[in-house]
Amino acid sequence: MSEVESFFKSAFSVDNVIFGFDGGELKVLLIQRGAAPFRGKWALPGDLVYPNEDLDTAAERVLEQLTGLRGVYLEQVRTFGAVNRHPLGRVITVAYFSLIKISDFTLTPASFAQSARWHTISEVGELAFDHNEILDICLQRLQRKVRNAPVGFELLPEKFTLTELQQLYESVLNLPKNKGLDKRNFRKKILSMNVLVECAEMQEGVAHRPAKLYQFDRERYDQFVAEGYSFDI
Amino acid sequence: MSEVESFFKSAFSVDNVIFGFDGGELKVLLIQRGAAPFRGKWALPGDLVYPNEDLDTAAERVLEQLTGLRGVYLEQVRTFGAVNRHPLGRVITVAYFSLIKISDFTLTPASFAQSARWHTISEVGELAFDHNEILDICLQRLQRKVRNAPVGFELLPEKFTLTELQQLYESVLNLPKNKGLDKRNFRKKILSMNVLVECAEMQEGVAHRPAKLYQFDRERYDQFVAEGYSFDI
DNA sequence: GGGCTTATTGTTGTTTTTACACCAAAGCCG
DNA sequence: CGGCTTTGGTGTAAAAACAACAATAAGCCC
Repeated sequence: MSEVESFFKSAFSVDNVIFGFDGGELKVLLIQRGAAPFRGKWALPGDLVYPNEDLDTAAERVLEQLTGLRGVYLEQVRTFGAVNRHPLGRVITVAYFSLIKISDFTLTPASFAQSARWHTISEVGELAFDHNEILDICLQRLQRKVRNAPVGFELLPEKFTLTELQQLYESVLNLPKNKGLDKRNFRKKILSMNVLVECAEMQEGVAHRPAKLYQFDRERYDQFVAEGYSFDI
Repeated sequence: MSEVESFFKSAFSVDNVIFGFDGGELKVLLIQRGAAPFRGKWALPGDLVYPNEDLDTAAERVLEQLTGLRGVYLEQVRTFGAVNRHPLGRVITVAYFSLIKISDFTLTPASFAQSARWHTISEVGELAFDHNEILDICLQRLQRKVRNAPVGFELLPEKFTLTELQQLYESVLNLPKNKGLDKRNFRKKILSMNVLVECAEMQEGVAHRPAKLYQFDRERYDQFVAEGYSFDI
């Protein structure tokens, strides 16, 4: 144990809260620990930061190893450094959250090896380390962020319906379905921002009137930002 | 140098952006470095985190050593960990900002030894390390925070006038004086929140009509928060 | 008392937000 | 094919919030 202790005398890691959206529900990707400590417990994916690696790079690496995805939305949230947060020594961890289009997700060998699985937020049980706290803080951050930056789109497919977008907001903000946000007002508001463009295509394969598909227009958004506009829902 | 290098092989520090408000201006407390690297340059006060010390505790310690103050507003902002941000090795630093009532500030031996001095934000020159970036990010955070949480009061004396409060907002948000915020509307808004109580006393020693003094009522604010209210200016 | 300086207060027009209900379009099923 | 079911799509009116704006009050100083 003393060898382990000395290895861990002073280390830093990153932990990544990977959010996805599927079936109208916000999800988080967890792994099941295969080694002590907390063997068998669910945990946030994370790793020690390499000596020559920037923090953001480490977070991207953790994400890519697990999902195969690069260039997705990633944001540093907070650093957790309580003296005893890691049972084997002093490890401070920098928490990130990332937003992925869950449809792009496929099991990588690493995710298979680590028994990665999506968990609905409300069904997350007791996690390893202080990961419940980290998840909580990251969720709060997402809830704030989704309201004043156009990051919600990162969780949806390229083309989406307004109903899907509304469900996303209701799910992330934990509002009662079709009760928290008024459908007409939501659509008015989001469309009045002029950052969505209507696609030519329609929704297909649904047993009811098909919805129009929309896309987020980042260029136009960037231009509005440059003109002083700020996204706000 | 290799000894220094090995000492610094993997270390973490805290840096503290200490904000104050005086003479209608937002200020930041900087120290002048007495040792290499960046000897003679102005820098944010900071220190390595002790092995048995929580991050917040380290930030509080840095603050107390410099100002003698305890229990002031302190918030973690972000961690900076670029591989080459420190010329002597890998040091990742957790940035905090704190808000102090500048009138409470007195030079401690440590602050004297480190030539601590208040700098008006706009007059801050080139700082050591990546401290300009850190200051910038912390200022942005303060600008956001001051608008949706009652933290502005932390920078003012216990009792203050509404004009002082307005000047604080204009200064923090970098708005043109008496141009950015309409006096009547500002007063209406802040008073309608019902978190300020009028003191019996009035301003004294001014060569004009004395203003009423107000105090922030934290209890009432906490109660409103519990009822779902959210501060917003 | 007159002049100087900052404090204090209300109204109106405009914009934004909220609340609310019905018809449309597709698949399904008989 | 016709009706049923399901979700998509839309407008208006009342209320609230916001923005613009200026005249009087209270103290010091001389």
